[in-house]
Amino acid sequence: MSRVTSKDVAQRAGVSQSVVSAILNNTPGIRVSEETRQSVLKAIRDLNYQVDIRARGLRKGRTYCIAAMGNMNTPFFFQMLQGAMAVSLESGYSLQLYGAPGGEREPLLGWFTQRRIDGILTQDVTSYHDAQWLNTVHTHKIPYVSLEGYPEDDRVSSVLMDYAHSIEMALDFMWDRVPIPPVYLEIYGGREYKPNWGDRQRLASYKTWMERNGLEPQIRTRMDRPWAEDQAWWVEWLGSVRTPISVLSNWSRGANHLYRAAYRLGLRIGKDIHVMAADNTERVNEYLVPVLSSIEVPYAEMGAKAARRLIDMIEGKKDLNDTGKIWLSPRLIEGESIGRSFR
Amino acid sequence: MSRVTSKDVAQRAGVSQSVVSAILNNTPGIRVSEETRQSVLKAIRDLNYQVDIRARGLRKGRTYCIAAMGNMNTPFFFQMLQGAMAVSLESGYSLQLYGAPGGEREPLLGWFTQRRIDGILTQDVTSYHDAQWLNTVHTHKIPYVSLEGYPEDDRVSSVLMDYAHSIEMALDFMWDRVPIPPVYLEIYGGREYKPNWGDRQRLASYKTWMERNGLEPQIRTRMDRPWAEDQAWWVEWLGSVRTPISVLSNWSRGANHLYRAAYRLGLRIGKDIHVMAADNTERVNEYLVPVLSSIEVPYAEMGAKAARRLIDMIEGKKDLNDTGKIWLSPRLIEGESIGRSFR
DNA sequence: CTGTTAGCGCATTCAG
DNA sequence: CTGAATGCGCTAACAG
Repeated sequence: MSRVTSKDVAQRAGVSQSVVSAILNNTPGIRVSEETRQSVLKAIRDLNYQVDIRARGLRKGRTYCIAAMGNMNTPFFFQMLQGAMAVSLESGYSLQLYGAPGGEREPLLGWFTQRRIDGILTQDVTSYHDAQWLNTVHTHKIPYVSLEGYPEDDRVSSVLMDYAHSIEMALDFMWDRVPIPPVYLEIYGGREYKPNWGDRQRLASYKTWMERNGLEPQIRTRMDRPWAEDQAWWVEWLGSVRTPISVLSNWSRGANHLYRAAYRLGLRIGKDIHVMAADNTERVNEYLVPVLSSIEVPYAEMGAKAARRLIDMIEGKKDLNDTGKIWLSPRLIEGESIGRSFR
Repeated sequence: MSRVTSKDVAQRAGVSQSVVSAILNNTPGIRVSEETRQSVLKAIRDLNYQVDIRARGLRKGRTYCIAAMGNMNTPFFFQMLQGAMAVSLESGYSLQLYGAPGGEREPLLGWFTQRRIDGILTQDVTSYHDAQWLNTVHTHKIPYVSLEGYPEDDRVSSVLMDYAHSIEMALDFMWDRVPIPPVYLEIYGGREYKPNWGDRQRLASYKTWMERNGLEPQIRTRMDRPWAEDQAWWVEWLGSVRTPISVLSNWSRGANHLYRAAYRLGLRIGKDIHVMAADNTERVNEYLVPVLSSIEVPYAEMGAKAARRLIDMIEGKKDLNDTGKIWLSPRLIEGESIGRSFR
């Protein structure tokens, strides 16, 4: 491990430490003769000197480090990290991972204060809203940005996707390809049906779109269960329906179940069953046969935007209380699960 | 932000800083009266004091921080992070992410020295071997562990999977289910066929297994191309083969292509085409219809083992030059793509 | 304009 | 057994 300090550099260049520091940080209102400047730079090169960011941080009251918290079991957390990583790298920040085992916020605070992290980024579930955490953030004046959380609370900076728009995009696409009134398939997690903010946005958007096109909304709601447990229901439903049918599933898992049921029944996806997913959270759509068309939440881009905003807050370019929302648009992925027919 | 220091605690408890420090670290060979000890602990609670790990690190020459580098575009990097995160969390280390855009090692060194990171973990491709990086690691005496890299170089600690064994497991499973001599399908990346260490391990294992069972090895080798470009070849091959056929693909992508070709030809996976993948790198196998059977590389577990080893090296429990390999076994995931027939 | 000094928060000496 | 002093590497405020 390199043990070269600014003192060593100063000594070698025949100047004092402060000069080295000033040159490195090009401190405003300082003038060093070109000669000494060059000799210092040379010494730095010769000794292969690297500043110790910890020590700098200790002095400046900063860490140049942000923490990203999320659920380590969901692949979209990684997507977000991808975007956040790129931004923090180019801004000179390091990204610390914090994968809470159970998703509790409390330990994160301890982590934050002990490491003196400069700011926090969390990947939340849509409609996440924890008042206590919010309170903590405010009392500690922690620079904080949430991904997909606090959609209806303006006291938090969050990066959100326009779910309503995503549904419109999907329906427009489907309707253009297949002149069959789309059925909305809504899968939900948990024991009981408790639609969150994103769910409500999507459902409302579906209804609006259908009305605008003079069509009757058709909604099927079903709890998310493993295929093995629930296959009977799916096979029965799909077997009893008049094909061809066109389905928009709020979650790709629903579409996946349709694939399985169709396989059982000998029906063809993209011909007998036209189906589209309103997300690509599990990142498997392009591997399905045939490729599942979907609307993708741009997680990486969201992570990037969130990191950018966070760093702006940390560096004072953005006031901590100036907590607007950042909206992103969905992306349409065109597969083969929606066929083509001419009206 | 909490600005409570050990000085504040000392003041409140009516003792000096050193006592606080001693109690916190229970410094060996120190004896504090139970009374003062309790009052210090109380002061810590009252003030909600949290040690500043940076400052501690500055003093002790440690950061309590390890860096994980990998390719941010591959999902198995995330798998590895999952395991590494859990271990570092419980050991009091923080995990810094380093997603090199192009995968270059050089910037990582600068990062390492500037942040004074305690150790490095890299997710490498099988058979990765960069002599220059190795040299850097040694001259800087960096605690370092590679995942899947340097399989044949004992000067590096690496965590590896037993590929030979994985192929045996797969073939045993297939042969038990379907009495058709398995064809080995080898997909390769890059312009030309250049099998790496893992590839060679697998292929050799296939040949050995076939010979042991008195069967003739049948190998198909094909460059990895997008489906759209290469579908003609796949459809033609599968169309010309005598079904039922049993195929073991070194990479799940090959199996995925077979699914597509079968779909085109109206053949059934698990009946006309029995297929198995020797990996689950893209983590899509369970979503395919029907579920693709495979051998899974336990990336999370590997990440955990690697982090454990790294921390042992950092803390001196393991000598830096004592660089053995850590071997892990594959895991069999039983899907439906291999049917069942009785001999 | 340069060079000296103090201090960020801690752990570890060395005196008392 | 306890308290004051030193220094980790750096930057900011200060004196020359």
